[in-house]
Amino acid sequence: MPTPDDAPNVANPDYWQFAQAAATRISQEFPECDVTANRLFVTLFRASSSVIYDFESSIHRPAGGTWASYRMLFALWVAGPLTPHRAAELMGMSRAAVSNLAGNLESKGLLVKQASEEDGRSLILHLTDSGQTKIQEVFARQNSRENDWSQALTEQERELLISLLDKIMDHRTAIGAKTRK
Amino acid sequence: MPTPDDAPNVANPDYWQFAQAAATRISQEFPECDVTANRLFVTLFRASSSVIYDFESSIHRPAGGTWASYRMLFALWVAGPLTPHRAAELMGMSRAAVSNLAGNLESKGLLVKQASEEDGRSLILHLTDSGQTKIQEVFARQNSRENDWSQALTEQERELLISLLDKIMDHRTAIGAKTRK
DNA sequence: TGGAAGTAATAAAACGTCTAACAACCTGCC
DNA sequence: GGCAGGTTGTTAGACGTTTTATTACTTCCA
Repeated sequence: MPTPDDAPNVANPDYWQFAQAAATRISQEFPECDVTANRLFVTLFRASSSVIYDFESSIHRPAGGTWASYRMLFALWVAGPLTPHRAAELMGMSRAAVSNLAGNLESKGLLVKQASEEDGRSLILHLTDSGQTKIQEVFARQNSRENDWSQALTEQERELLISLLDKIMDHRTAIGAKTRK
Repeated sequence: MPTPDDAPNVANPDYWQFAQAAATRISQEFPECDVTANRLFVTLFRASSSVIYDFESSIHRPAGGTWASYRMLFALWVAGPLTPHRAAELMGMSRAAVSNLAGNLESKGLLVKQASEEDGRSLILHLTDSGQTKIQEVFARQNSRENDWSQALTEQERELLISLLDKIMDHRTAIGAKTRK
């Protein structure tokens, strides 16, 4: 007898039902575990990666870029020229990742590395004119897609979601969460 | 004159303040854009990657695994033996990624690939005893860390956050979001 | 019965990320 | 001045992911 369409079939869940199915399954096997916490973070990761996947595949890949390259150009656009070190801090990635990414964007002519005059070890990453144009074009499309997604929520719910996520992040230091660097 | 400690310095934000700084900056340059939507998704991605980074670096790498390997073992533990195709669906990754990941886990003796009897093209992925033991150990630590993070919110807020994320995901089809496969 | 079309897993190439180790450079202290 | 120890960007090696192509098998239909 088939499961009705509106009742998630826990025995055979689809991608999004998986978080709920996992909660059901682990609470049977591991009664003392924190089922809500598990479901919360499974849901957070899946929401985040689903949205990123949509952005990357519908906007950035067709424009010849990637999610990572968008993030780098966006950071430089918003914050102005940055050292690789500072860019890594702002984007939450390792200096090695920035070095790699900056190399790729440089080879596409979207940014240039300029030697620092103050510190012989350091560089400054600048958007080129082409990079500037590119990020403005791509951001317009990205933001329009962000708007599409955000229609799922009321204005009040959007603010609420942001504040809940902020609240989790404010808790980072209290639990000694590992961070890059 | 220095910025007081409790006032985010928008000109020189840290990682977490970046979302707010970006919102301020783009609304100057791009007045017609949807600032809240941008801040919402920047915040979502950063919260998600910060938490994953903590999980991976404090739990999974020290245990000799990765975030991806945890996800695969968890899926097999929760759902039982799966074809690679079905595993890809449940984990939201491509079949190629599953093939690669399963190869690595097989070489560590955590799972085995068994030929399907019904379909000569297909396989079935099974946890080994060693894989079963491993996921139970690692899940206990993962869930404990999930609990630490979730202390940032009240029980009511946790349910609220889950339901807001669910609401966004329910909106996927309405906006024709790209999904894997 | 055969052939066309579809599906399963894998391989290849490109990219992104991490950690660890490196060379170049800076700073501070003797 | 000169050396110790820290910082900066980079490289190497490992892993994960994506898209595209390939090979093997299945299904369907004439």
